[in-house]
Formats: sequence, structure tokens, C-alpha cells
Amino acid sequence: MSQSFYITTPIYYVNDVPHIGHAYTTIAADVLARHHSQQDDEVFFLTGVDEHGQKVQQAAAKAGIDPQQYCDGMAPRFRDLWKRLNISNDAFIRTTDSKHKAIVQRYLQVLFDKGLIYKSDYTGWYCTFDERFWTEKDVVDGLCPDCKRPVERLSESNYFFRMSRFQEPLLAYLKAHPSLSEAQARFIRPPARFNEVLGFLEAQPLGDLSISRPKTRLSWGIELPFDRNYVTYVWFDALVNYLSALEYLAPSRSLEKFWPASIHLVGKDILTTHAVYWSTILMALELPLPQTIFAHGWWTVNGEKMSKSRGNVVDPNAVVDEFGVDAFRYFLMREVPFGQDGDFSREALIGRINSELADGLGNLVSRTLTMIERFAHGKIPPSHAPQDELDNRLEQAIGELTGSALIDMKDLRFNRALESMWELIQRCDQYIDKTAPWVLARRPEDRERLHGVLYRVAKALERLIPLLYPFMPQTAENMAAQLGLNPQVRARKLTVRPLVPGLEIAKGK
RNA sequence: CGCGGGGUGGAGCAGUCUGGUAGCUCGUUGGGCUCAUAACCCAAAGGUCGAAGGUUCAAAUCCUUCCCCCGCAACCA
Repeated sequence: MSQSFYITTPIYYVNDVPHIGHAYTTIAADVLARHHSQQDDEVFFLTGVDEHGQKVQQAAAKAGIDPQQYCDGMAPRFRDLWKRLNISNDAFIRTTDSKHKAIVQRYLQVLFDKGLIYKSDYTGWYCTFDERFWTEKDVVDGLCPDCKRPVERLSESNYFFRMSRFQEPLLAYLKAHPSLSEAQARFIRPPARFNEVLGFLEAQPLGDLSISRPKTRLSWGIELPFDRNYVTYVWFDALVNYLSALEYLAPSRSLEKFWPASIHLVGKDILTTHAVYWSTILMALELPLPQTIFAHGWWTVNGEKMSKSRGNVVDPNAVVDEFGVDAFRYFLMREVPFGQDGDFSREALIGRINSELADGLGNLVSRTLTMIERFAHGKIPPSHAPQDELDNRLEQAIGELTGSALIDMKDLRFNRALESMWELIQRCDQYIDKTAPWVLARRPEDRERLHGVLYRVAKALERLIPLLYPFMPQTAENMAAQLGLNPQVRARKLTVRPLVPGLEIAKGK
């Protein structure tokens, strides 16, 4: 039963280079994309960059180049990192793509024609130096929270999206899609985030959303089709990427096939933007809402908030240089329940690499292959029916693993899925110790028993391969190769030949 | 009375909703094994669950009060 599965990351803002947070979201999306491909779903996996707006214009000015040039320099920083992290995205969207711009303008025009965009005056506290407005609560003692210069009361004409009209419909929609774990339709996840959005919508009347910026103030953006003196607000531009990519970066008729998106993965900081702004925009366009918006947590570094000023921003490239891609991917997915905040540290990373990847998985593979080499002439031995409780228990554990891991993956409990895999690894170690193949090997009359044991452990490893693959593609492939299973990766799906007696193993590959 | 998160063996955490012998990982100590990568397996030590009071046959879990720690400007997942 092939289903369509459309997974997105946010498009990352290019005013700075990618850090661990970007890597986290993108790796999680890749895990899901690969997992669903393994399940034979038809997957479209989108990521990209968000290139317009004030901050980019400023960053470009600071670098003394024009914004387009600046963006052209930044986009590869992301693209290259995804390549290094073995990210299997189908498309990489840039909001400066001319096709994207045209589509944004088309949607703006649709909303304008529907009377859902109107012109009005906006009055607020304006900082001339930063060239931006601040809200009442941002301003401290009449000073700009950013540069500490005095702000002034300023009025400006802008275009507004009638977001307020959709407050009630959105509330109704939320209530019809509770985030309980039993619920089939889970719109906002995890549940704590659902409550947050619900609370936000119930707490106060939803205002209309300013979706324009006068060019006099900000020129780096997409021009409003109905007023050339304005560019559109960067969030409107950015959110539309989820739709526009389907029109020009995906196979034909993708809008029909892939919309609504299966999952928008976002960081918890941009939940409101997605859950409220994007949802109401979609309602205004009379398009279905995404099935799930999942807000994940943030990483601290050595217990401290990550920030440029602290200088503790983790560069994913450096981590990969030192520890390798799969170890990094594994750590991020294993360390923290998806949705919660977590802490990144060298010590924790090294701890997991040593105890779980090397001593756990690596050692089990190694000892298994060596035993097959020494006690079974390097070939997968014949299998034999379970003879005792030990055999039964391991067979049972092997049998139960796949099902429980699939449920965990469906619920985006990545750490639980991995945990259950490592439980099987431990059971294999226990099983090997108790059955002691090296003792069996000394007695010819125990030959069948020996073969049965070795085969059973090989079987466990074989079962682990497809489950491990979404998290650690290269490791899974290596494992399969060492077991002689001739792995092939096509369309981000790993296929192996079945484990049968007589297959020659290839230790050390 | 600002909001939120948290205080459980040496470290990091689960358990608190739906009260019923306090659990996991790491570390420590002792033992075993030799197929394996400073590996693996087995066992043990170690906690009055932040404090006090209350409800109850029974409280880490429910109620009350109090104490302590962290986050809540920007950048940003």
C-alpha cells in the first residue's frame, strides 16, 4: 500500500551559516524520508533556504555585496552540508528562484482579489537605526531593545491579510484535531505544543497580519503584484515555499499528489508562524492544512544556551570531521526524545559512540562475523529450529522488534525506536554468552546447535539493518555488505538479498 | 504573588496524569568468559524521591505552605 508522504524542513534563513539546529531538523526529516521510502511510500522531501528580508539585506550590506550575490554565496553552505550529512532531499528550494517569486505573487493576487488583503495604516515604535518596528512590549524605557537608541512613534501604510477572520475556523479545526496520542488526526504535535497554540488562539483576538513592507524601507523582497511600491513580508514569501516547490521542483501533478503535506518539521520557535499564520493563509486560499506540524526542541551546548555572543555555536562540519556522519546522526536522534530540548556535549557524544556504536553494535557485528568465519568456514550456516528457552526468547525478541520499532517511527519517537534496537543487541550478546559457541565448536556432536546459534544471531543482525538504515545509512549498508547481503540503495531505499545459509560473509568491508 | 521548566542513589534521567514492594543508562566494586574493538556476560554496593505539614490502610505520586536551581533581549532549528 503505497502512500504519498511529503516531508518538509523549514527553509533556513541565510543570514548566517548552518549550525547544529539546522542539522538536527534536517537529519530528522531525512530519517523520516528514508523510513517512509523503506515502507514503499511515495516520498517527496523538501528543504531549502529563505533569502529575502531585512536581515539578509543587512548582512549583504555589511559584506559590501548585493543581496543576490550574498545569497548565492550562502545557499551552497547549506546545500553542501546536507550532502555531507547524507541528506536525501528531493529538492532544494531558494526563495529567490524566479518561479517561486511568481507563485508567491500569484497567491498574493488571489488573496487580494478575494478581498482578504487590504491597505491600512500601521502605527508603532520605529527604530531608525535598525529600520524596523518594535511592539509595545519589546520597547524598554523608550529604547530599542536591539541597539538601545530611542524609538519613535511612526505611521506607515501597509497591506494586511485578514487573519482575524480565520481565528474561529482555526480554533474549530484545532479542536477537531486534538493532539492526544490515541487520536488518528494529530495536527499540532507534541501535545504540549498543541495546548500552546490552543491557548494562544483562545487568549486574545487574532489581529490582521501585515504582509507588506514599503520598498523605501526594505527593497529585498518579492514585489506585491498589486502595488509596486511594496515587497511582501518575508514570512509570507517563506511559507509559500511548501506549495511552490510542488509546482516547479517536484514531478508533475505533485500538488494533487503531495498536498496537504504529511509533516512540516519545525523548531519550537517558529510554531506560531506555522500553526497560525500558515494555517490561516491556507484557509484563505481554500487549501487543506498540513496533516501534522511537529515542533521539536532546542539544543543547548554543555548546558548553556547556544548563541553567537557566547561563541558556543556548534558547527556540524567540525563534528562530522571528528566523529563521522552516522555517529552524529545517531547521537542527535538517540539522545533526546523528539520534541524535547536536549543538551549537546562532546562527552555525551563520545560516550554514546563508545558504548553504543562501538561496544554495542560494532562489537556484536565483529564477534558474530568472526565466529562465522572461524566456526562456519565464513558462510552463513544452516538454520535449525529453536531447541530451548534461550533460542525461543531470542527468536521472540527478533520477531517483536520490527513491529515495535515501526510504531515508534510512526509516532516520531526516534529515541525509543533506537533504544529497542539496542535492546536486541544486548539480548544477542547475552545469548551468545549463554550459548557459548566457542565451546560448542569443540565438540562435533554440537555442530547443529552451533549452526543454529550462529544463524540466529545473523538473523538478528539482518533484521536490524532496515531499521537502522534511516538513521545511519552508511552503517546499515556496511553491515549488510559484511553479512554478504549485497546491499543496494535506490531512490533512498535500501534493499538486500535475503539471509540464507551458504552466503559468504565479507568481514571487514 | 510575572510566566514556564526542574529538584529522585556519584553523574544524567524515567516513574508523578490513573497512590500500592523505587527503575534505567553511565560510573564504582567483585566475579565469569575468551568469539569480539580499552569488548561481552553475571553479581553487588549505593537513594529517609528539595523541606515541612496534611489526606489515606498505603504518597516520589494527591492537597497546603515553604526553599533552591534554570530559562524567559537578540541571532536562530
